[in-house]
Amino acid sequence: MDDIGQKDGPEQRGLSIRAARIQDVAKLADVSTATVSRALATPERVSPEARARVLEAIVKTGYVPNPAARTLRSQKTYMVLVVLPDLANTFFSKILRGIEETLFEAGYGMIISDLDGSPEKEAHFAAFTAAGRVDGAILLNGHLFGQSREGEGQPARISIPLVALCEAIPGADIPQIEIDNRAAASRMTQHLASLGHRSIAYVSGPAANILERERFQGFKDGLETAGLTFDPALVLPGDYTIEAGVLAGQDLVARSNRPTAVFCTSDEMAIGLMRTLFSAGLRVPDDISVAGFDDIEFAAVAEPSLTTIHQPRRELGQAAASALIDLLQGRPSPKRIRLETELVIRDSVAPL
Amino acid sequence: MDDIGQKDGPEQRGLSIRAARIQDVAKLADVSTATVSRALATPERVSPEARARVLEAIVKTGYVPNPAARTLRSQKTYMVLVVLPDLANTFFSKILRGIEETLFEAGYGMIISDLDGSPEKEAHFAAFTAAGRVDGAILLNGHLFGQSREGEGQPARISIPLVALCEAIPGADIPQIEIDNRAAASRMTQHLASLGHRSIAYVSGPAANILERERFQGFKDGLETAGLTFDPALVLPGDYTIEAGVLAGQDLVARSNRPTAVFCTSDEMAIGLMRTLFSAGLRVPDDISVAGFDDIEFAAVAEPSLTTIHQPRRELGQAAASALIDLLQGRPSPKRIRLETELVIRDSVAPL
DNA sequence: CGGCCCTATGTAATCGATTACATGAAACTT
DNA sequence: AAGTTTCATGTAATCGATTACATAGGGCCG
Repeated sequence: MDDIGQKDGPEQRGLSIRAARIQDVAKLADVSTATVSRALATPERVSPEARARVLEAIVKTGYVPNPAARTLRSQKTYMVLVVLPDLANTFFSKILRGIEETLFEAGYGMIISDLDGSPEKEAHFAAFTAAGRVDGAILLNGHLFGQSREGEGQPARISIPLVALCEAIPGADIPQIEIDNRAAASRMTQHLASLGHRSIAYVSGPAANILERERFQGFKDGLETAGLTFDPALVLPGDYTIEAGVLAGQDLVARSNRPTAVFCTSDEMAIGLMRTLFSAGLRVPDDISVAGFDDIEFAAVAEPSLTTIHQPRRELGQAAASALIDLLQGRPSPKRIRLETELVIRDSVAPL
Repeated sequence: MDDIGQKDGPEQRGLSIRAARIQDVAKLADVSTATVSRALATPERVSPEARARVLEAIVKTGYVPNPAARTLRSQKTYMVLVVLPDLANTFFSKILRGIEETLFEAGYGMIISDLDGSPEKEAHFAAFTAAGRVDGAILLNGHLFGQSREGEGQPARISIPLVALCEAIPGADIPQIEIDNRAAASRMTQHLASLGHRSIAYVSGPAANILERERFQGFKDGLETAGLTFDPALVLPGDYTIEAGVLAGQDLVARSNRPTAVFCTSDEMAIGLMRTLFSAGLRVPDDISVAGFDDIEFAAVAEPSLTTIHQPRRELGQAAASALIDLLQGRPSPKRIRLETELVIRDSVAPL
């Protein structure tokens, strides 16, 4: 016998209050536990009288089904894992909110994993999914994980439904929710060119990043469409952070023949870059035009306000969550969703 | 018999790969399941030979303990709930990261609940904790929940370890991790006064908010210390968002005798407010000084860069997580931790 | 050398809900 | 009227790990 008593109603436990179990409800409603379970899961299969008694007993006892027991038996956790590279990044938080909203409405909880560039954490979360702690996952990090250990025997890898958000995962046969980064970047580039800019710098994301590759491609497309030639010297390395923008700005300031416009592939970089330009006494957009990407909240209130590409972040999160829920509930799920972006014209870009 | 086979090794299941169970490991290592369990939980109570065989079998099978089964038996979830009012708010994301880091290191996962001002969600998450889905919770929302239903019978409310972060919860006997809002606000106010400002506006947080009450108190303290009289007309309502700052700015711009300095109780409001001032042709800090609170990333790169109060956000998250882990593991936990803030002097505030 | 204790291990109860199968009564069918 | 179907419900197996208790062997003491 264990140290914890059982078979008593919760009220008999004296000091240590224990949650009501399905048995307590069954006893109170004078039915079997099976009937209680059915009254909740498939009400139409229970007589109205029994159902009423059960519901009353549930209210009386304050019964809430034990999720661990339920999961153990039914193999469903009603939990979703969200994997992202950096929780502290402004860009993600509104996406998360969209995800959370939609999951919540469907009765799912959200577990967050901030990878933080650590392979160790990645391995941990691979095990996490394998252990059946979540029913599915939304990946914002641009690659699958758990591809590791192939050593001894059968790694017993379990595959759960996955959805890729923002960063498409090449070769993975899972729903991809994204924007058309290439087209958006091309559009911005053409916008700059249409205002007379011939020398346009590009502040990139991390080279390995899919987003970066697409946007870079779009940048080159845009140049070509505008009849401009691509100049590798005008590509500045970045990683989407404010600091990267600051550094790129220092690079620009130090140059003798500066470009007349800079296309930053994130708003954070654009804001950091403008900061450096101001400190060096340059004015935006009079001396140099600056464009961003993402349309985060601060873009509209930056000084000058930032011309950028608007991404529907909340909707992206919602769409990803919906797609995953479809998968989890056995419904057909869209293979690829591309949400519309928008060119938002503000004050940081001016005609040459 | 159920529809799912059992008692076979996972490799016999053909197409649908199933995770290895403790039984599979036991069979392979030629020991009982109890020994496997002990080899993991209390290695010193298992002979070195058996332990070695078990570990080998675990590697071979890729065994990961089933969390649902473990939770069901041991009543521990190794999950922590983080409750916050708004996930999309920049201020929280770095705190979250601090929490996540610390929880992760201790082997805990993090479930996030964005309350979004919805009582419905609050009730849901109260049930969540009651159902034993998490071992503890960190509250960033300034109040306890689940205080609701007191109606029929015994509501069977379970109390789990809690920690309050940032927003102290009056009357709750739980660890509180925070900064000294009152002292910090007083300090900023005195700073403004020391530069010669006599007419200082205050942009508040939500009136019901504890943070707001403390900061407001601090603001009045600061005025008093500086020998200035408090003028209710100089208090502008806000809610910590960019938009609130924009609105407060409009109010200020419309006034005939404007204050010479504005103390915003969040950086987001300060940035929104500066935006409005610029649009109206006012210059910061030449025409009006603006101070913020929080020191979010954008404060340093705003134009002009923002004088503000630095909050150690990551450390706040870490401290809260540590305190909760202490509680969960039965160690004594500090009742109240106050982390140091810092007055960060930048360019948005100038002498009169 | 018999009794005692300690160590290593196994057996099986247990956590709480779900659900396959069994049962019995009522409602149809021919 | 006998047989069949349907419906409501109960019984008990099951999910997978933990752990109280039982047991067996070895070492030690008097």
